[in-house]
Amino acid sequence: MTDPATPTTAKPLYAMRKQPRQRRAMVTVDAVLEAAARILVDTGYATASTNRIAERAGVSIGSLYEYFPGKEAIFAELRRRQMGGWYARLRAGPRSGSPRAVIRHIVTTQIQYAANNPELYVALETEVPRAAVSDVQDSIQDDFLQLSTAYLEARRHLLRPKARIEFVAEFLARWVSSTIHGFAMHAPKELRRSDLAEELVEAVARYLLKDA
Amino acid sequence: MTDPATPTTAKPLYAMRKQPRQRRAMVTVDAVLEAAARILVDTGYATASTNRIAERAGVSIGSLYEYFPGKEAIFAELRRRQMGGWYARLRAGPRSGSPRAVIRHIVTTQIQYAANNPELYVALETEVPRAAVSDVQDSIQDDFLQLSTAYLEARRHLLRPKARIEFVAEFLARWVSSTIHGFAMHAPKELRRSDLAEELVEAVARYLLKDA
DNA sequence: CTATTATCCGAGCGATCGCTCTGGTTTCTA
DNA sequence: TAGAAACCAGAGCGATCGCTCGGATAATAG
Repeated sequence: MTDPATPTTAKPLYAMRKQPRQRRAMVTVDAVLEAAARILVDTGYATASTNRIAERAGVSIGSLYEYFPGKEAIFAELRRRQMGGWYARLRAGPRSGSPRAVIRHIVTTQIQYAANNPELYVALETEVPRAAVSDVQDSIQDDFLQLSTAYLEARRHLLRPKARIEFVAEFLARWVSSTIHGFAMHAPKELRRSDLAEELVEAVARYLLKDA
Repeated sequence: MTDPATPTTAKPLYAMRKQPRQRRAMVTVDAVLEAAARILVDTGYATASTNRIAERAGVSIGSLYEYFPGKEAIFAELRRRQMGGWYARLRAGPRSGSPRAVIRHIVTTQIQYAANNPELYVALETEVPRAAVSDVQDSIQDDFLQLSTAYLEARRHLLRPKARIEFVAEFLARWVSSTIHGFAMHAPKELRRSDLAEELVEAVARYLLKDA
């Protein structure tokens, strides 16, 4: 009786079970997400059980499972919302300006995003298991890589001759986020200092561009 | 009966309970660490229960708790050994050579360290809760920061005029590791390519130094 | 050889986990 | 306004968790 198409209902996913249709349901979902975020930064991912999340959200455990198949899905959704908002703003920025302007836009957007809630930002990056979050992350990352590669290739005449575009895009994505990540972790207040942004812009520009 | 000095035996720590004295005990400890590492990369931190680790190590659960107070301590020790070896090699390198030579040493040392077992490297960085690992991490990071700041200040005449040393050291530590991290995750085989190292050296040099 | 210390074993405890299931309440639809 | 659909509640199941403890075995010291 081997199923031909093996419709073994597979196994849990990191997506939501269903979308809330009514207002109150949205409130419930939001409460769950916020409770999860707070528990995450307060006491860590390990302590964020579904029961505790539901309790802290003031929602019954049954309601939680109406919308989420498990705890990982909750954090996946949390991440999805965060990154989604950030990336939308990033893409809405300048696409044809000078390289420096584009770089500055990338840098400042991401800094704002991190400075908005540094603790949550760091916790999401360091404490939530990769698998639960990698789908969102990877797709955005790929998109950004493609975008920046195209941008750079069209402006090759502005780059320093030996720049290897194969690496450049990856470096870009990594450096900006990791630097911000580092400051968010060790010195969140620094994120507000505009000279951090400026220094970061400078660094990237010096790496990429032909002139000084 | 309030204790004056509140010697409430505090609570668990991330250190080992005791050091193995005999050979067989070292074998036991090593087996535990290796099993933990394998489970971590195979199925993730969440599945790495003490029972499973002990079973996979071919060691009884009682023996495990002779040396480790909990699962976090196991991964803390794992990290401690990894980073310790790496940082010892890093510090043993040139201290007075040209900046480029020093930069190259930093880059290649860390790349070797990551390439040695990319999966474990990434898993340790992304899946183990920060608290369990931050003590080792932070102390090494601080030491490196201090070291590189001193180095750079003594060579200020080689740096580009506007370089802000306050940021530079942090950037350095972050960039190198995050870039390697990124490649280890998405393209482990790239780590063997020497031009990755060269590009990374070039990038850092261009950011730091005065000449081209 | 004996006493002492170091090491190892594993049954099993209480607590907590993820999650389901049944049955009620509110909102929407026609 | 009645029936359907969406939503909420929470008791509690089986599984697993971290971890202890008492007692066996092996290495070391005297």
